[in-house]
Amino acid sequence: MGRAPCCDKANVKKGPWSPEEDAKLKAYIEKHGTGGNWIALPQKIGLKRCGKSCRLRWLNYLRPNIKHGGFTEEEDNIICSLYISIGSRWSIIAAQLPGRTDNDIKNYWNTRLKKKLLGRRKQAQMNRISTTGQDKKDVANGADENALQNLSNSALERLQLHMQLQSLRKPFSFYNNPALWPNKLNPLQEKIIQQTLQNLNQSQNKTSLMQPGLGQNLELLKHSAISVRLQDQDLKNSDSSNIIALNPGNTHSDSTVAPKSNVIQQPDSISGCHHHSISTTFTQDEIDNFLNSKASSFLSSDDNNQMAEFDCLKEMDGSRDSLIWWSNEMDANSASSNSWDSASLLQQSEGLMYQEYAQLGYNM
DNA sequence: AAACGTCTCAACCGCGCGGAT
DNA sequence: CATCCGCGCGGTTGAGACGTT
Repeated sequence: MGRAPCCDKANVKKGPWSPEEDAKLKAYIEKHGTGGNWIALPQKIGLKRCGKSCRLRWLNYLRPNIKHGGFTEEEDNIICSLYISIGSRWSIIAAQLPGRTDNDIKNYWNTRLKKKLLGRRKQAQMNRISTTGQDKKDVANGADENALQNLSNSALERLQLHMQLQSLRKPFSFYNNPALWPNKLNPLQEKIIQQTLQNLNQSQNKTSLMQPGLGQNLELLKHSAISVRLQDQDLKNSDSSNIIALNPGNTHSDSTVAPKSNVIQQPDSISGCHHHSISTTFTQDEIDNFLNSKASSFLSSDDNNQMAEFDCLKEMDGSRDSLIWWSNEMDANSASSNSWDSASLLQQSEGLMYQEYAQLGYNM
Protein backbone atom coordinates (compact mmCIF):
# COMPACT_ATOMS: atom_id res chain seq x y z
CA MET A 1 0.00 0.00 0.00
CA GLY A 2 1.42 3.33 -1.00
CA ARG A 3 1.57 6.48 0.99
CA ALA A 4 -1.40 8.77 0.82
CA PRO A 5 -0.69 11.85 -1.29
CA CYS A 6 -0.03 15.02 0.68
CA CYS A 7 -2.68 16.89 -1.28
CA ASP A 8 -5.34 16.42 -3.90
CA LYS A 9 -3.18 16.10 -6.97
CA ALA A 10 -6.08 16.64 -9.32
CA ASN A 11 -6.90 20.09 -7.98
CA VAL A 12 -3.40 21.32 -7.59
CA LYS A 13 -1.51 23.43 -10.05
CA LYS A 14 1.97 22.32 -11.02
CA GLY A 15 4.80 23.90 -12.88
CA PRO A 16 6.34 27.35 -12.79
CA TRP A 17 4.94 29.92 -10.43
CA SER A 18 3.31 33.03 -11.81
CA PRO A 19 4.20 36.48 -10.45
CA GLU A 20 0.70 36.69 -8.97
CA GLU A 21 1.14 33.46 -7.07
CA ASP A 22 4.51 34.60 -5.85
CA ALA A 23 3.06 37.88 -4.67
CA LYS A 24 0.23 36.18 -2.81
CA LEU A 25 2.49 33.76 -1.06
CA LYS A 26 5.10 36.31 -0.18
CA ALA A 27 2.61 38.84 1.11
CA TYR A 28 0.88 36.29 3.28
CA ILE A 29 4.01 34.82 4.82
CA GLU A 30 5.56 38.20 5.46
CA LYS A 31 2.43 39.25 7.26
CA HIS A 32 1.37 36.08 9.04
CA GLY A 33 4.26 33.69 8.83
CA THR A 34 3.75 30.14 7.70
CA GLY A 35 1.53 29.37 10.63
CA GLY A 36 3.46 26.18 11.16
CA ASN A 37 1.38 24.35 8.63
CA TRP A 38 2.40 24.39 5.02
CA ILE A 39 -0.29 21.97 3.98
CA ALA A 40 -3.07 24.30 5.12
CA LEU A 41 -1.40 27.46 3.90
CA PRO A 42 -2.35 27.39 0.20
CA GLN A 43 -6.02 27.02 1.09
CA LYS A 44 -5.83 29.98 3.42
CA ILE A 45 -4.55 32.25 0.71
CA GLY A 46 -6.48 30.77 -2.16
CA LEU A 47 -3.61 29.21 -4.02
CA LYS A 48 -4.18 26.04 -5.96
CA ARG A 49 -0.82 24.73 -4.97
CA CYS A 50 0.43 21.87 -2.89
CA GLY A 51 1.70 22.94 0.52
CA LYS A 52 5.03 21.40 -0.22
CA SER A 53 5.25 23.39 -3.38
CA CYS A 54 4.57 26.59 -1.42
CA ARG A 55 7.23 25.72 1.08
CA LEU A 56 9.74 25.03 -1.66
CA ARG A 57 8.91 28.23 -3.48
CA TRP A 58 9.31 30.27 -0.33
CA LEU A 59 12.51 28.64 0.83
CA ASN A 60 14.23 28.53 -2.53
CA TYR A 61 13.05 31.72 -4.12
CA LEU A 62 10.85 34.15 -2.24
CA ARG A 63 12.57 34.17 1.13
CA PRO A 64 14.51 37.37 1.83
CA ASN A 65 18.27 37.51 1.27
CA ILE A 66 18.39 34.64 -1.17
CA LYS A 67 21.39 34.66 -3.46
CA HIS A 68 21.25 33.07 -6.87
CA GLY A 69 24.22 32.12 -8.99
CA GLY A 70 27.61 33.74 -8.79
CA PHE A 71 29.20 31.33 -6.38
CA THR A 72 32.42 32.67 -4.97
CA GLU A 73 35.69 30.81 -4.72
CA GLU A 74 35.29 30.54 -1.01
CA GLU A 75 31.86 29.06 -1.44
CA ASP A 76 33.27 26.57 -3.92
CA ASN A 77 35.85 25.57 -1.36
CA ILE A 78 33.33 25.10 1.36
CA ILE A 79 31.03 23.07 -0.82
CA CYS A 80 33.79 20.78 -1.98
CA SER A 81 35.29 20.35 1.44
CA LEU A 82 31.99 19.50 2.96
CA TYR A 83 30.94 17.24 0.13
CA ILE A 84 34.08 15.18 0.56
CA SER A 85 33.55 15.04 4.26
CA ILE A 86 29.85 14.51 4.64
CA GLY A 87 28.54 13.75 1.19
CA SER A 88 25.36 15.07 -0.30
CA ARG A 89 23.88 16.54 2.84
CA TRP A 90 22.95 19.68 1.03
CA SER A 91 20.98 21.22 3.84
CA ILE A 92 23.98 21.04 6.14
CA ILE A 93 26.23 22.46 3.46
CA ALA A 94 23.71 25.19 2.76
CA ALA A 95 23.68 26.09 6.43
CA GLN A 96 27.31 27.16 6.05
CA LEU A 97 26.58 29.44 3.13
CA PRO A 98 24.36 32.36 4.06
CA GLY A 99 21.77 33.10 1.44
CA ARG A 100 22.28 29.85 -0.40
CA THR A 101 19.66 27.16 -0.57
CA ASP A 102 20.26 23.46 -0.55
CA ASN A 103 18.63 23.23 -3.94
CA ASP A 104 20.93 25.84 -5.37
CA ILE A 105 24.01 24.16 -4.01
CA LYS A 106 22.85 20.78 -5.17
CA ASN A 107 22.30 22.10 -8.68
CA TYR A 108 25.61 23.91 -8.66
CA TRP A 109 27.45 20.81 -7.58
CA ASN A 110 25.72 18.52 -10.02
CA THR A 111 26.09 20.79 -13.01
CA ARG A 112 29.46 22.39 -12.49
CA LEU A 113 31.67 21.54 -9.58
CA LYS A 114 31.32 17.80 -9.90
CA LYS A 115 32.17 17.88 -13.56
CA LYS A 116 35.30 19.81 -12.88
CA LEU A 117 36.47 17.30 -10.37
CA LEU A 118 35.16 13.96 -11.35
CA GLY A 119 33.25 13.84 -14.54
CA ARG A 120 35.78 12.92 -17.13
CA ARG A 121 38.04 11.01 -14.83
CA LYS A 122 35.20 8.83 -13.75
CA GLN A 123 34.21 8.19 -17.32
CA ALA A 124 37.72 7.13 -18.17
CA GLN A 125 37.80 4.79 -15.23
CA MET A 126 34.53 3.26 -16.21
CA ASN A 127 35.80 2.77 -19.73
CA ARG A 128 38.84 1.04 -18.37
CA ILE A 129 36.80 -1.22 -16.17
CA SER A 130 34.69 -2.28 -19.07
CA THR A 131 37.62 -2.94 -21.40
CA THR A 132 40.09 -4.89 -19.30
CA GLY A 133 39.87 -8.63 -19.62
CA GLN A 134 39.27 -9.50 -16.02
CA ASP A 135 36.75 -6.81 -15.69
CA LYS A 136 34.92 -8.01 -18.72
CA LYS A 137 34.75 -11.42 -17.15
CA ASP A 138 33.39 -9.96 -13.96
CA VAL A 139 30.86 -7.96 -15.84
CA ALA A 140 29.87 -11.06 -17.69
CA ASN A 141 29.33 -12.70 -14.36
CA GLY A 142 27.06 -9.86 -13.49
CA ALA A 143 28.30 -9.50 -9.96
CA ASP A 144 30.35 -6.39 -10.30
CA GLU A 145 27.90 -4.76 -12.58
CA ASN A 146 25.34 -4.99 -9.86
CA ALA A 147 27.83 -3.89 -7.27
CA LEU A 148 28.70 -0.94 -9.38
CA GLN A 149 25.10 0.04 -9.65
CA ASN A 150 24.68 -0.38 -5.95
CA LEU A 151 27.61 1.83 -5.15
CA SER A 152 26.10 5.27 -5.07
CA ASN A 153 27.57 8.03 -7.13
CA SER A 154 28.00 10.05 -4.03
CA ALA A 155 30.00 7.38 -2.31
CA LEU A 156 32.13 6.74 -5.37
CA GLU A 157 32.80 10.38 -5.89
CA ARG A 158 33.73 10.97 -2.32
CA LEU A 159 35.96 7.94 -2.29
CA GLN A 160 37.64 9.09 -5.47
CA LEU A 161 38.08 12.63 -4.28
CA HIS A 162 39.37 11.47 -0.98
CA MET A 163 41.78 9.02 -2.56
CA GLN A 164 42.89 11.60 -5.03
CA LEU A 165 43.98 13.93 -2.28
CA GLN A 166 45.09 11.18 0.02
CA SER A 167 47.37 9.55 -2.48
CA LEU A 168 49.14 12.79 -3.16
CA ARG A 169 49.64 13.50 0.45
CA LYS A 170 50.54 10.15 1.85
CA PRO A 171 52.03 7.51 -0.38
CA PHE A 172 51.83 5.07 2.51
CA SER A 173 48.38 5.99 3.53
CA PHE A 174 45.37 3.87 4.23
CA TYR A 175 44.71 3.29 0.58
CA ASN A 176 48.23 2.15 -0.03
CA ASN A 177 48.27 -0.15 2.90
CA PRO A 178 46.02 -3.17 2.56
CA ALA A 179 46.76 -4.12 6.14
CA LEU A 180 44.63 -1.20 7.19
CA TRP A 181 41.76 -2.14 4.97
CA PRO A 182 38.63 -3.58 6.41
CA ASN A 183 38.60 -7.36 6.56
CA LYS A 184 36.00 -7.64 3.94
CA LEU A 185 35.76 -5.47 0.90
CA ASN A 186 33.34 -6.32 -1.77
CA PRO A 187 35.02 -7.24 -5.05
CA LEU A 188 34.25 -3.96 -6.69
CA GLN A 189 35.54 -1.90 -3.82
CA GLU A 190 38.71 -3.93 -3.85
CA LYS A 191 39.00 -3.47 -7.56
CA ILE A 192 38.49 0.26 -7.46
CA ILE A 193 41.12 0.66 -4.81
CA GLN A 194 43.58 -1.65 -6.56
CA GLN A 195 42.94 0.01 -9.87
CA THR A 196 43.59 3.38 -8.41
CA LEU A 197 46.72 2.23 -6.65
CA GLN A 198 47.97 0.61 -9.81
CA ASN A 199 47.44 3.83 -11.66
CA LEU A 200 49.15 5.71 -8.92
CA ASN A 201 52.17 3.47 -8.97
CA GLN A 202 52.42 3.72 -12.70
CA SER A 203 52.03 7.42 -12.61
CA GLN A 204 54.59 7.90 -9.92
CA ASN A 205 57.09 5.77 -11.82
CA LYS A 206 56.41 7.58 -15.03
CA THR A 207 56.35 11.03 -13.67
CA SER A 208 59.30 10.61 -11.42
CA LEU A 209 61.29 10.09 -14.58
CA MET A 210 59.68 12.95 -16.34
CA GLN A 211 59.33 15.32 -13.46
CA PRO A 212 62.17 15.23 -11.00
CA GLY A 213 60.44 17.81 -8.86
CA LEU A 214 57.47 15.71 -8.25
CA GLY A 215 58.99 13.75 -5.46
CA GLN A 216 59.49 16.98 -3.68
CA ASN A 217 55.91 17.82 -4.26
CA LEU A 218 54.84 14.59 -2.70
CA GLU A 219 57.18 15.20 0.15
CA LEU A 220 55.72 18.61 0.62
CA LEU A 221 52.28 17.20 0.55
CA LYS A 222 53.17 14.81 3.29
CA HIS A 223 53.33 17.82 5.50
CA SER A 224 50.05 19.22 4.53
CA ALA A 225 46.80 18.70 6.24
CA ILE A 226 43.16 18.85 5.58
CA SER A 227 40.75 18.93 8.35
CA VAL A 228 37.15 19.48 8.00
CA ARG A 229 35.42 19.59 11.23
CA LEU A 230 31.75 19.61 11.52
CA GLN A 231 29.88 19.90 14.70
CA ASP A 232 26.25 19.50 14.18
CA GLN A 233 24.41 19.79 17.40
CA ASP A 234 21.18 18.91 15.77
CA LEU A 235 22.21 15.82 13.98
CA LYS A 236 21.20 12.78 15.82
CA ASN A 237 23.27 10.18 14.02
CA SER A 238 26.38 9.31 15.85
CA ASP A 239 28.53 9.74 12.78
CA SER A 240 27.48 13.30 12.36
CA SER A 241 26.57 14.39 15.82
CA ASN A 242 30.15 13.83 16.65
CA ILE A 243 32.81 15.47 14.65
CA ILE A 244 33.26 14.45 11.11
CA ALA A 245 36.88 14.78 10.33
CA LEU A 246 38.72 14.35 7.13
CA ASN A 247 42.39 14.45 7.58
CA PRO A 248 44.38 12.69 4.98
CA GLY A 249 47.31 14.60 6.29
CA ASN A 250 50.40 13.66 8.08
CA THR A 251 51.06 12.29 11.46
CA HIS A 252 53.59 14.94 12.13
CA SER A 253 53.84 18.56 11.41
CA ASP A 254 56.59 20.53 9.87
CA SER A 255 57.14 24.08 10.80
CA THR A 256 58.69 24.82 7.44
CA VAL A 257 55.37 24.36 5.82
CA ALA A 258 53.10 26.47 7.85
CA PRO A 259 49.51 25.67 7.18
CA LYS A 260 47.34 28.45 6.04
CA SER A 261 43.87 27.98 7.16
CA ASN A 262 40.64 29.62 7.79
CA VAL A 263 37.93 28.96 10.21
CA ILE A 264 34.47 29.37 8.98
CA GLN A 265 32.25 29.72 11.92
CA GLN A 266 28.88 31.15 11.60
CA PRO A 267 25.60 30.56 13.25
CA ASP A 268 23.08 29.38 10.82
CA SER A 269 21.54 32.36 9.31
CA ILE A 270 19.29 30.67 6.90
CA SER A 271 16.97 28.20 8.38
CA GLY A 272 17.66 28.51 12.03
CA CYS A 273 17.59 24.77 12.15
CA HIS A 274 21.25 23.89 12.15
CA HIS A 275 24.14 25.21 14.11
CA HIS A 276 27.35 24.06 12.60
CA SER A 277 30.85 25.02 13.16
CA ILE A 278 33.38 24.12 10.59
CA SER A 279 37.05 24.56 10.29
CA THR A 280 38.83 23.84 7.10
CA THR A 281 42.56 23.73 6.83
CA PHE A 282 44.64 23.53 3.71
CA THR A 283 48.02 24.76 2.81
CA GLN A 284 48.68 26.85 -0.21
CA ASP A 285 51.62 24.64 -1.06
CA GLU A 286 49.33 21.74 -1.04
CA ILE A 287 46.88 23.46 -3.28
CA ASP A 288 49.53 24.53 -5.71
CA ASN A 289 51.22 21.20 -5.75
CA PHE A 290 47.99 19.40 -6.18
CA LEU A 291 47.22 21.52 -9.17
CA ASN A 292 50.69 21.65 -10.60
CA SER A 293 51.47 18.01 -10.21
CA LYS A 294 48.03 16.85 -11.06
CA ALA A 295 49.32 14.73 -13.88
CA SER A 296 51.13 12.58 -11.41
CA SER A 297 47.99 10.93 -10.30
CA PHE A 298 45.74 8.49 -11.97
CA LEU A 299 47.78 8.15 -15.10
CA SER A 300 46.22 5.40 -17.04
CA SER A 301 48.11 2.94 -19.15
CA ASP A 302 46.01 4.15 -21.99
CA ASP A 303 47.21 7.45 -23.32
CA ASN A 304 43.78 8.56 -24.38
CA ASN A 305 42.47 7.82 -21.00
CA GLN A 306 45.33 9.71 -19.52
CA MET A 307 44.35 12.78 -21.36
CA ALA A 308 40.71 12.35 -20.64
CA GLU A 309 41.38 11.84 -16.99
CA PHE A 310 43.13 15.10 -16.60
CA ASP A 311 40.83 17.17 -18.63
CA CYS A 312 38.79 17.92 -15.60
CA LEU A 313 41.84 19.14 -13.80
CA LYS A 314 42.98 21.07 -16.82
CA GLU A 315 39.74 22.87 -16.64
CA MET A 316 40.42 23.76 -13.08
CA ASP A 317 43.95 24.67 -13.83
CA GLY A 318 42.90 26.88 -16.65
CA SER A 319 40.80 28.88 -14.35
CA ARG A 320 42.98 28.79 -11.34
CA ASP A 321 43.04 32.48 -11.05
CA SER A 322 39.34 32.62 -10.83
CA LEU A 323 38.89 29.36 -9.03
CA ILE A 324 41.53 29.10 -6.41
CA TRP A 325 41.11 25.61 -5.33
CA TRP A 326 41.20 25.14 -1.57
CA SER A 327 41.49 28.84 -1.36
CA ASN A 328 44.51 30.47 0.03
CA GLU A 329 42.20 32.78 1.81
CA MET A 330 41.73 30.00 4.21
CA ASP A 331 43.93 31.73 6.59
CA ALA A 332 45.32 32.30 9.93
CA ASN A 333 42.60 32.14 12.49
CA SER A 334 42.28 28.51 12.46
CA ALA A 335 44.16 25.77 13.62
CA SER A 336 45.23 25.87 17.16
CA SER A 337 41.88 25.79 18.78
CA ASN A 338 40.60 23.49 16.13
CA SER A 339 43.61 21.39 15.47
CA TRP A 340 43.48 17.83 16.51
CA ASP A 341 45.96 15.15 17.04
CA SER A 342 46.84 14.26 13.52
CA ALA A 343 47.19 10.56 14.00
CA SER A 344 43.86 10.18 15.65
CA LEU A 345 42.36 12.48 13.09
CA LEU A 346 43.59 10.23 10.37
CA GLN A 347 42.17 7.19 12.04
CA GLN A 348 38.92 8.92 12.71
CA SER A 349 38.53 10.26 9.26
CA GLU A 350 39.30 7.05 7.55
CA GLY A 351 37.31 5.09 10.04
CA LEU A 352 34.40 7.43 9.68
CA MET A 353 34.58 7.35 5.95
CA TYR A 354 34.47 3.59 5.92
CA GLN A 355 31.80 3.55 8.57
CA GLU A 356 29.79 5.68 6.27
CA TYR A 357 30.33 3.41 3.33
CA ALA A 358 29.48 0.46 5.51
CA GLN A 359 26.32 2.19 6.60
CA LEU A 360 25.45 2.61 2.99
CA GLY A 361 25.32 -1.13 2.83
CA TYR A 362 28.59 -2.10 1.29
CA ASN A 363 29.30 -4.94 3.67
CA MET A 364 32.64 -3.76 4.81
C1' DA B 1 18.63 29.56 -40.45
C1' DA B 2 17.51 25.20 -38.77
C1' DA B 3 18.36 21.08 -36.41
C1' DC B 4 20.41 18.96 -32.87
C1' DG B 5 22.84 18.46 -28.53
C1' DT B 6 24.04 20.15 -23.99
C1' DC B 7 23.45 22.78 -19.91
C1' DT B 8 20.96 24.98 -16.23
C1' DC B 9 17.81 25.29 -12.68
C1' DA B 10 13.07 25.48 -10.85
C1' DA B 11 10.06 22.28 -9.46
C1' DC B 12 8.37 17.71 -8.44
C1' DC B 13 8.55 13.21 -6.15
C1' DG B 14 8.96 9.87 -2.69
C1' DC B 15 10.89 8.63 1.54
C1' DG B 16 12.44 8.89 6.44
C1' DC B 17 11.97 11.13 10.66
C1' DG B 18 9.73 12.78 14.54
C1' DG B 19 5.97 15.02 16.97
C1' DA B 20 1.12 14.57 18.00
C1' DT B 21 -2.62 11.81 19.13
C1' DC C 1 2.90 1.33 21.76
C1' DA C 2 0.91 2.14 17.26
C1' DT C 3 -0.65 5.06 13.87
C1' DC C 4 -1.14 9.33 11.54
C1' DC C 5 0.53 13.29 9.41
C1' DG C 6 3.45 17.21 8.29
C1' DC C 7 8.15 18.58 7.51
C1' DG C 8 12.48 18.40 5.51
C1' DC C 9 15.57 16.18 2.67
C1' DG C 10 18.00 14.29 -1.43
C1' DG C 11 17.29 12.50 -6.01
C1' DT C 12 15.28 13.26 -10.35
C1' DT C 13 12.83 15.46 -14.11
C1' DG C 14 11.75 18.49 -17.81
C1' DA C 15 11.31 22.98 -20.03
C1' DG C 16 13.77 26.63 -21.68
C1' DA C 17 18.20 28.73 -22.72
C1' DC C 18 22.28 28.35 -24.96
C1' DG C 19 25.89 26.49 -27.99
C1' DT C 20 27.42 23.85 -31.97
C1' DT C 21 27.23 21.93 -36.43
